[in-house]
Amino acid sequence: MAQNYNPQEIEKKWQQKWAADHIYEVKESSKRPKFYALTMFPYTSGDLHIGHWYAMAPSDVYARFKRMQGCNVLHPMGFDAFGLPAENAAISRGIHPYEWTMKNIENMRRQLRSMGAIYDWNREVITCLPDYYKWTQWFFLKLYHAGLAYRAEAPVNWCPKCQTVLANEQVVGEGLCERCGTPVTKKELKQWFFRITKYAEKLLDHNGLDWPERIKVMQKNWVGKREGAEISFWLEHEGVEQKEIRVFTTRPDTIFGVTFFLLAPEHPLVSQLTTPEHKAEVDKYIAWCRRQTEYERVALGREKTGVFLGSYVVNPISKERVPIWITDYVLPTYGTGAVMAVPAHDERDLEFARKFKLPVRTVIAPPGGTGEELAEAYIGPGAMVNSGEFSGLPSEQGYEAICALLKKKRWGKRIIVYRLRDWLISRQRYWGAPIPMIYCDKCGVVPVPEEDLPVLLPPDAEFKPTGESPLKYCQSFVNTTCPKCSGPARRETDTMDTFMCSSWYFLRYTSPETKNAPFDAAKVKYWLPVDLYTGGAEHAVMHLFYARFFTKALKDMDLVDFDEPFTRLFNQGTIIYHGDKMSKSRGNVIAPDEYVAKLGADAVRGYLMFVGPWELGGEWNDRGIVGVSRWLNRVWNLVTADYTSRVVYPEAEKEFLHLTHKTIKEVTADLAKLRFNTMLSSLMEFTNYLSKVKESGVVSGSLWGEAISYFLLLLAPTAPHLAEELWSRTGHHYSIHNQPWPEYDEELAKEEEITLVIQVNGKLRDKVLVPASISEIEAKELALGRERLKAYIDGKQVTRVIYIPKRVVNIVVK
RNA sequence: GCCGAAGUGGCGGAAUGGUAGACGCGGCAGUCUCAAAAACUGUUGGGGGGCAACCCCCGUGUCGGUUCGAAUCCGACCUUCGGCACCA
Repeated sequence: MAQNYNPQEIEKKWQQKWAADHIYEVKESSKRPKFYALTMFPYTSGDLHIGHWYAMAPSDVYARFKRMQGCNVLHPMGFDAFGLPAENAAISRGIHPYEWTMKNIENMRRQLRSMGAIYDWNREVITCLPDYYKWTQWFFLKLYHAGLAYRAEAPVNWCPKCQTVLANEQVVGEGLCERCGTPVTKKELKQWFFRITKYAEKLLDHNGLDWPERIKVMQKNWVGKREGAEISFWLEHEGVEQKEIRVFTTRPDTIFGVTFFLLAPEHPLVSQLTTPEHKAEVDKYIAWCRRQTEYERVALGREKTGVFLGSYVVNPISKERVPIWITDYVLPTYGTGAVMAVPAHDERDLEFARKFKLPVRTVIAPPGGTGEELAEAYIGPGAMVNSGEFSGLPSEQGYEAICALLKKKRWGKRIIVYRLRDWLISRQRYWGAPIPMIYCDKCGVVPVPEEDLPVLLPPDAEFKPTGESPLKYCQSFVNTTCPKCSGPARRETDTMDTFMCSSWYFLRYTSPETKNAPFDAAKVKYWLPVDLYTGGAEHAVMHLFYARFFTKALKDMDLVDFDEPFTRLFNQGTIIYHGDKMSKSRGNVIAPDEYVAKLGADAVRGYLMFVGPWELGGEWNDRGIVGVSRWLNRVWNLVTADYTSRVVYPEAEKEFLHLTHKTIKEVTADLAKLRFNTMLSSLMEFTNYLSKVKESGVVSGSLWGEAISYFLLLLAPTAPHLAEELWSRTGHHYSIHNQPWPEYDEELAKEEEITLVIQVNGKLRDKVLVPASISEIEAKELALGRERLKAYIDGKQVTRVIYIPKRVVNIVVK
């Protein structure tokens, strides 16, 4: 044994050599099939913790596996660098967000290099640099010109004491400002939106996508498609210009059960519909609602509140006159902000009716019941009752009949509504890409011409919280000239949501050097869509949804030729520490660095894969990490020490070959399924077996050498440094990472002998080693003839004998 | 509340209708050593029996069901984690 395993030394050595030789540089070659393996890029919060490595190391292993399997693999890395934490760090430490971010990136890059991944650093993407955000702005303009961007008033979280806009995550507890504890209110601001709702139907379609079912379900719920009818109720209140008010309902068949009518407190007709004698009470209620934080308002299980406006609407079908109330459980943003209340068949409406002593009328009888005296709201289908000419119809037919009547009389129509709202991208923040828009008193809203991009973020802005967009106070930024009339004009001072930056970064990786376009179209055509995208499930609806929207919009603009960015999605589990997800903001991070320094990157990579199934994650502990480290040590000793063949047995060689090929088969299958933990078990088992063979010397030296080569190839994705070192020490040509993945021989991998389990009434009573080719008849005969079974069978009647090929004979006795 | 995932030795986990506990950690015993560490070897779910090779019983959150056979499938419940949440 020439030398002990010294991971620090060999890891550094090979990382330097790989970098110097550019072995992981990726070219668009046409000979090998392309494979785009993408890991969600990290946010530049400081340094990488174990949670990051958990996301990145196994995906690197997979990318390396595909590379050895003959694919031209793109496995890039970059940084999501704009966002609130940089600004917060800047405020609390007096350091510029740019400096803070770039320093973090430097550190993270160093940590990533120490992992020994195949990232091609020539393709690195950093979203906060002008050569990147120039194109983020360019996409904004594209969407604007395509009619997908518009400006509208929208509420923001507002702290009246700090005089500042707060992000949702800065609102803590029961709607309090995280800085000063003041209750947060809402403030209306004119902001930019993307018309993502235009794509609602397309975004519901996940056809052809190999994604986890639960992520698809989450996205479907996010879109929240509901079919129903829009119905106009008649207004007969004096002084109201509008003669109708529209509601959305999913249950037009319950229309005869409407006993009152509800509006959101924010509904535009509320003040007109309030009679003078109710005005004081209504105003008081609306003021109270406004004081309610979003948090309180949506909290479930709270008592229903509301007030009567003093006016009425008429049900167009039953012609019944019902009172109008306002309540905070009707949301202004969903449907029409108005609800026809059917207390007998809606739980919330029933609660409201009971609280305010409003009538309840059953109009759908549950199967087998009369429908009278319901203890709780009945929301299922049934026979219509108390419903005029429709009584007696099954509710499904009633639904159709009422819709037909509404259409005929023009009192309403079938519609589809979505829960999905347009994507608000304005942020009243400094550390983001400026929205490339100009406001001119003469010409109005004018987009920045493409040739004037990027709109640079001024380095000298006062980015501390001032009450509005920090850029507003930067005169050199705000004051500009109108691109149309050249007169004085003002720039938009809001910046873009960082989800905008991450909605197209996977395109930039293909060609980050491109100067005159966001990407090289030919290279995008070659690499996209992403073949495997891995990351945390917390991005199920926001990032993944926005990136899909972006891609579909780009397709419609003929900028790309595909409409789904990520063909296969895999979510690794979350690393928990002290009962919480590991994250910088929660202050419970464990750095990989000290483990790397002590045991080497290969051991840390291996351990993260070994702790359990990748999709499960789990509580972090380092109890088992020495196990992986010891195993790598054993591998080192096994391979570096000389092998001496003593007495060669053909039977032993046969078994040796069989186990070698069986291992190749298992490791290959596990990797393909991203089952890293069991892959490592197979490798460890094989190592244990090799140790035994080595001691006995029962196989020839050439066979031994061949098996060691195979083993090192199988080890290469997991422990790239160790495998490279041992590859070189066993006299092979550099580099192991350019070798093809080993193929197994199906015949050799096959089991020749199997353990046949013999059961009596399902209980294990005997085992016997038999040839794998045993027939059913032979197996049954063998089982029945076993001496050991006599005690269980004799004197009893055998009623059945069940044979499961290659596994079990079960003798059923009475 | 709804949706989804999970619950197996002292611990991480393996087995997805057919030998429960692979692999690893930890423990115990041993080898080496003046000693310790490291390394290596053996052993390790619980209970009972046998001088012994071994043998028997129990055991996968709880209760029930389906099946020749259930950790695995079905039903109810409990617990933990993730997501959504008054959506008319």
